[in-house]
Amino acid sequence: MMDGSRPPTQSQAIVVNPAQCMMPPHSTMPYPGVHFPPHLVAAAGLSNYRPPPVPAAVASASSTPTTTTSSMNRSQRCGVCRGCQCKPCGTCTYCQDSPQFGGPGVKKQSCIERRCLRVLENRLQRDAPTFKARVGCNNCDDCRMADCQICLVCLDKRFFDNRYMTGALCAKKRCNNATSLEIPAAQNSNSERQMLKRSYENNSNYDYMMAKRRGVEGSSANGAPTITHTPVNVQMPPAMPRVIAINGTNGVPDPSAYSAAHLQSLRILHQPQTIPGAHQMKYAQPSFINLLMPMTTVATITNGASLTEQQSQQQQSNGTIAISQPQQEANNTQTVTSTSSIVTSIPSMPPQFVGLPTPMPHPNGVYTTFLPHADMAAAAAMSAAGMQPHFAAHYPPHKLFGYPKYEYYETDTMLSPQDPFVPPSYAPEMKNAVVLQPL
DNA sequence: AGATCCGGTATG
DNA sequence: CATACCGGATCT
Repeated sequence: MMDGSRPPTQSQAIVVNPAQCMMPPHSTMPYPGVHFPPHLVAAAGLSNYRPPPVPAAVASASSTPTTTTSSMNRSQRCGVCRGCQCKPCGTCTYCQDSPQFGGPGVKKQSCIERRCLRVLENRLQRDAPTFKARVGCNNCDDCRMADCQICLVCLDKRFFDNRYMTGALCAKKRCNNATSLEIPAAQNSNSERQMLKRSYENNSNYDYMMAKRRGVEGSSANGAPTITHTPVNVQMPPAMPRVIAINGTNGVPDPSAYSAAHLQSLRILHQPQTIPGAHQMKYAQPSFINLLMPMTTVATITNGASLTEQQSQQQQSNGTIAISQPQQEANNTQTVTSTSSIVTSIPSMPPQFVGLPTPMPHPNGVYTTFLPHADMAAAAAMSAAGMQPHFAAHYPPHKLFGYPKYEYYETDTMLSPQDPFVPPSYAPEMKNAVVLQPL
């Protein structure tokens, strides 16, 4: 069973509460039948771990996509996404079915919290072309409703920037005036090769990263990486800073909004050298993004984030945060010993803001509408109505401060007193709520 | 042999 | 159309 510990790596030793879904929390196989990529295994000190075969989709990327094998249709878990790294919730219908939790094992599906994003992406690639996508009228009540966040369209929107179903209406909406939407094959990029090419251009896609790890032999004429099975030394991308918004409601920096526990979790998360693959967490857990604040001040939190009053003042005065050595926190099973407590401040940057109010679900059932940055009139109206205005932030595509754009913005409030990376359904208020539907 | 769970099919 | 079921691939 899980012992909650991992071997120390390099300069740091981390003990993570296994109940907080972050890393595969043990020393042999985290979950039987679940497989982790070599870089994760190496980092966790699992030297006797034998990796699974090359995922068919990646392995076949350099060959013609028409090749058919029995394993090609089967999606392999990536092992690094949040879903793969979550433990079974034990409460969903599939957990209850599983013999692991005393069930009969007839449904034979994975926990709803453990859905692999890579498998989801495979499914999108495969199903989007035949999906009965619709475009809403944008005028009816249904269209004005918040997206369900659980249908294929919403999942595409949440995790893949609408890449596969651009323009499609949330499948749960029953707009009477909706028109069918033809999704061109090119847009869906159901060719793995094209996927890889685009990933190569963006330098941020999981498939590309995994392909690169497996060995890239130059590029083909069209720019797509050529994948081979010969291991070569590949220069890994630099550790990505975790960029968080530290602004208060009116753009005033408000680090006190972060509780110690929150910072603790940030500290755990921001260790790409300890958690290889963490930089691939472009798949935000939208449930944790209930607010996107104007990010006129942005800072990276490095190891051992912990704000003091003095740092808070410093940060408010010049837009940077000084971060001290972590302090041991009572009543917390996480401990961090870090040799690094450096502040890396990123210069303030005028953010760009999108104009589309995008409702996002709040785990408590409260929906938040994001206002365009400049729409202060709307914000004032909301304030007058006793509502809290929120603003949506948007960055230039693909790059943020020279780094690939990653979409794990932080919020200025915690949704739950627990570690924010505990799956939403673990939160007390979500006890009886369904967070993700079976795909 | 046993466990996990994807993906196709049956069912209501 | 959503859900349940289950064959079988892929692992230990």
